[in-house]
Amino acid sequence: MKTSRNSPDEAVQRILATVDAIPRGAIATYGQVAREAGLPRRARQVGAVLAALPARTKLAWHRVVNAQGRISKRPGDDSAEQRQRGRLRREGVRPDERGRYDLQRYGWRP
DNA sequence: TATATGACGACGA
DNA sequence: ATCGTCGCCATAT
Repeated sequence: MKTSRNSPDEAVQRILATVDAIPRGAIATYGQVAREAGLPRRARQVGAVLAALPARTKLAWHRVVNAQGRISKRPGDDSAEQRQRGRLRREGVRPDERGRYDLQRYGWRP
């Protein structure tokens, strides 16, 4: 059994918990989630964790967007992008005419 | 070891 | 504001 001093699974749990803390109607960036989880500079890992979520997860993965306030492109899955838009829209989170979400307005302020 | 790959981000032209 | 480049960091090959 491998006993690492800082298991990668612990980082995953912290990321999941942080995403779970984003309130309905708000959005957070990957980098913000990483920092809130106590894992600065690991925005990419946040993306990797979300990418690995089971399809029927309860987690509000759709509340995470990139630092530009845009829905990040999913290689090989354009439908996910539309599902995210729809989920956000249902919560009253709407993009501008060019598909950008206003972080000043919807950004999560922990 | 060495490279390549990403739901990313900061920065400079 | 947009875009290319480079930095970061965990994983996979």
